[in-house]
Formats: sequence, C-alpha cells, structure tokens
Amino acid sequence: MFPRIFSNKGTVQKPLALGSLFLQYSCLPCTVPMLKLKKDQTLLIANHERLRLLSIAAIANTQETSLKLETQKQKPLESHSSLHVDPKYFISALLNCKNIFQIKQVHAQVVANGLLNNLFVTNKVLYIYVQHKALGEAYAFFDGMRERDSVSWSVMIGGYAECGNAKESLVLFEWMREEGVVPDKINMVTVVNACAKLGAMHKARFVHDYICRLNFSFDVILGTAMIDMYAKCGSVDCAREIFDRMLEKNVISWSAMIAAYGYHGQGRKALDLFPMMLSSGITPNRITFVSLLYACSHAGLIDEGLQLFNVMWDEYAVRPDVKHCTCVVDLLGRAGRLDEALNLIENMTVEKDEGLWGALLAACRIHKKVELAERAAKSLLELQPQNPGHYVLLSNIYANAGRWEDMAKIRKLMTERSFKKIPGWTWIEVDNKIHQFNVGDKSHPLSKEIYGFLKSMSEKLELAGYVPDTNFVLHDVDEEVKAGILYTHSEKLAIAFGLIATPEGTPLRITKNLRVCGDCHTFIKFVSAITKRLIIVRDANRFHHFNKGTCSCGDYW
DNA sequence: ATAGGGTTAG
Repeated sequence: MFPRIFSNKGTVQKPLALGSLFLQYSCLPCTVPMLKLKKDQTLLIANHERLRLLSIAAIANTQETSLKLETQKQKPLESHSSLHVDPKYFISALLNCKNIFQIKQVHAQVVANGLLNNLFVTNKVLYIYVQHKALGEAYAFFDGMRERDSVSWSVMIGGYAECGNAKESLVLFEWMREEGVVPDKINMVTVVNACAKLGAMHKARFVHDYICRLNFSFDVILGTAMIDMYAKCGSVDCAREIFDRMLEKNVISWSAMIAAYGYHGQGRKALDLFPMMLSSGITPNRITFVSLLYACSHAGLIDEGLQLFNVMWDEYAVRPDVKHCTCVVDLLGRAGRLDEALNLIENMTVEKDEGLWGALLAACRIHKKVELAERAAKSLLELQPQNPGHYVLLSNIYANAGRWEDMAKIRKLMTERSFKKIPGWTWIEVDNKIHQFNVGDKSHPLSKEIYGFLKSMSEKLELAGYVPDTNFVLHDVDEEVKAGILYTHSEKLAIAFGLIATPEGTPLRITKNLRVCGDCHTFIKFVSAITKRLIIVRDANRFHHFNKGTCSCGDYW
C-alpha cells in the first residue's frame, strides 16, 4: 500500500504553511501533523500502526529532500487481518477527498487494509463516490460489496435520483426488495424523493400504499417528502391531504406546500397558507419567500407579491437575494412593467445571475421590447455563452420584430459555436408503463397510428383556429416544412399516443424534460377543448393544467 | 459498543 501513497515521485508536497506544522500529502487527502525529521531520514513504519503513524509522521526537511518511508518486512496484510487500523482514519480521509482520483486512492487503502467487511467504511466510500456524482464508480463498488444494508441502498437510490436518474433509482428500489432487504423509513424517504423527481403518479400511489403497509407514520421528513412527491406528480390536492394529516410540520413542510401551489398556478392558496404558517409559530426562511413570490408571479398576483417583497426584510428578517429579485422581475415583467423591473435590477446590491436576466428577457419577448431584450440577452450571453436557450430566445425576439438580419447573425453565431442542443423528450404513463418520445420519434410500436392520428387531429385543430407558430422552429427551412417539424415535437407525440391508448375522458399526465414549446402549448389548449380531456403537463419549470381550451398558467410560464 | 443514509428552491 505504501508505494501507492508515495509513488508520487516519492516526495511529499511542500508544506502549505511553514508555521502551521501541517502539510498535505499529495495523494492522501487528509492533513497530517508535521514532525521534524532529519534530512533524508527514513521512517520505519510498522504495518499495524502505519495509518496511525502516518498521521503523526512527518518531515521538516527542506523542500528538495524526499521523504523516504518503508514498511518493516512483515507478513503481508490479509483482508481478515486481526491487525487493527482504526476506521476513522479512512472516514476522515474520505471526507477530505477533493476529486475522484483521491477517492480512488483511499478506496485502494480500504481494500488493502481489509476493511471491505466494515459497512461503516464501505458505505462511506459509496457515499463519497455518489457525492462526487461518480455513479459509474459508485455502482461498480456497490455491485462488488459483499454485504449491503439499508444504508447502502439509501445511498444508491438517493444518489441516482440526485443525479437525475430517478427511473434507475426506482429500479434499484425494486432490486432491494428482491434481495429481501426490508426498507426502513429513510429508505422510503429516498424512494419518495425519486418518485417526485420522476413525476410518475402510479409510482407515487404505489409507494404511498407501500409505506402504509409498512405502518410507517408520516413524520416531518417523510410527510414533507410525500407532499413534494404528490405535488410533483401532478396532484396538488393529494399533497394537501398529506399536509393536513401531518401532526408536526416545520418550515420545510410549509414551504413545500406553498411551492406546490405555486407551480400549479394556485397562487391564492399559496398566499393563504402564509398567515396560517405564522400563527402556528413557524418562522419563514429564504426558501419560503422564494416559494411565495414564485407563486405570486405565476398567478399574476402582482400587488401581493410586491407587498411581500417589501416587507420580507423589515418584518421577517429575510434579506432579499437574487432569487427573490428574479421572482419580482418576473412578476413585474408579466404585467408589462418593464421599467420598474429594470429599475429593480439596476438598484440591486446582490450579484446578478443568469436567471435574473433570463426573467427580464422572457418578459421582453412577451411585450416585444426589442431594445431592452438585446440588453438583457447581452448580459445573459456574457454570463453563459454556452447556453443555447439564450440564443434561441434572442433569435425569437428578432424574428417577432421582423429584424431578420439580426436574427441571421444570432443563428450564425449559434452554428459557429456549434452547440449541443439538449434533446427534448416527453413521457406519458399508460397502463402503469412509461412511454417516452423524442422529437420525431418513430420507435414506438404504435408509431404509424400516432402520426396518422396527429395528422387528422391537426386538420381538426386548424379548422378550429389553431395556427402553427413556426417561430419555435429554428431550422432554416420554409414555413411548410417548419410546420411539419412542429408536428413531430415530443409533447405532441406523447399526447397523441395518450389519446389513442386511453378511454375517452381519461385525464392525460405528461412530463417534459424542457420547458414546453410555445406552439405545443397552444396546440394542447386546442386538444383539451376538442377532445374534452384534462391534460396535465409537467415541464422543467412548472405544471400546466389544460382544460376546455385554457391553461392554468394563463399563457405565462 | 458505536458510527451512517433522509425533507422545501435553484
């Protein structure tokens, strides 16, 4: 094992601060105390003590001098060695890891010291891999673990969900049950969280059922996770039921419920919760105010939002940060009060981020303020030159203003910088199965029927007054082709499939990974009217409830 | 003997 630690040219990094008596070994990510050694002195380290010694071992040699360390010639260390090395050294090394390379180093030490049978240590290795988003390494390690307990499973399930792999995370949960591991409450919190991320209602109901069968009570954390799950699966009412049944609620539970009403467009209900929260003795925090302001902006509650923004610091000691300002810019922008929005931005003392300029830009697009949009877009492109979405927005603004030359410039810029456009996908649950569609997808078994259905549906819609909005197509092709491309958007494919595969009157729930496209939004409004279906769409930002030709977002999202 | 994995926004 030592060659590993000291293989880095056999040297130790120079002391970080001479006076501090601490230095950091280049490969061992923990700080060890320094001790004076003579120049070129060799330290003999006994095997069974080596880690402990390492932490007191040290050098005070000049920076050019190598530190030589040798292990005593002893019997090789076996994995079931009775020689005891305190696991806490490994734990602290793991916690200090700054990158994957360092984790692998410590991981190797864990193996070399026969600690693979110590779940406390192995779970920590797993946890650190996951925290560094190294799912490949984490999985490989997990797969090779001799023994796993509920903590190992929590780490994996939580890690996969956190990294955006909620579907895989739920598969892991299946495996856990197949292995006969009985989930504890914390396991269920991670599973509930994965369901929330996935937004799959049938999974949510199953998990809820499962929790009831295990007789787990809804404590603050589990209950809050369930609120979030139901809300993000499209049912704010189920979320509220859980909320009302919870005996103990903290600021997180209240904020989760307020946020839920917010992204479902029910701003008034979100606001109504606030005084209830105060009177039950809960102090609002930053996130509570983000949720409240967000709810106001998405429901057009302008005066209420401004009022909250004005008193949050004086009355509740929550200092407005850039996120709060963004909500207010959004709020003012929606109302067309762009001068006030700009004024707020210019007088802000906190650092401006891309979300803030993005909110202003979106408002400029709606109210066709080309000059201000240019200014916002410029700031945005300075902050995030690699985000294709910003170019798309600015390009659309020029298109709407008929400034074709400027639009061409932006598109040229996009081509030159050769962006990877994030591919859009949409999925829908039918018969407890998730069907996913990409743009122009033809892989579904019912693909032929779907496209046929879309064609006849579009004729009906156009008779009803629907006009494809080709501003949302960026390819340089003629209008008719553009309209064709629009019809292959993943949202439309998923909805067409849902309409074919479910009985009349069944509500459709679909989830899209990006913000729903403007043309699709109009399209779905018409579909909801003509087919008399409730269509609930979760996009990257919020929920849209389409019913009888209108959307709960009020066309602002 | 004991340790550890869990909730809101972005």
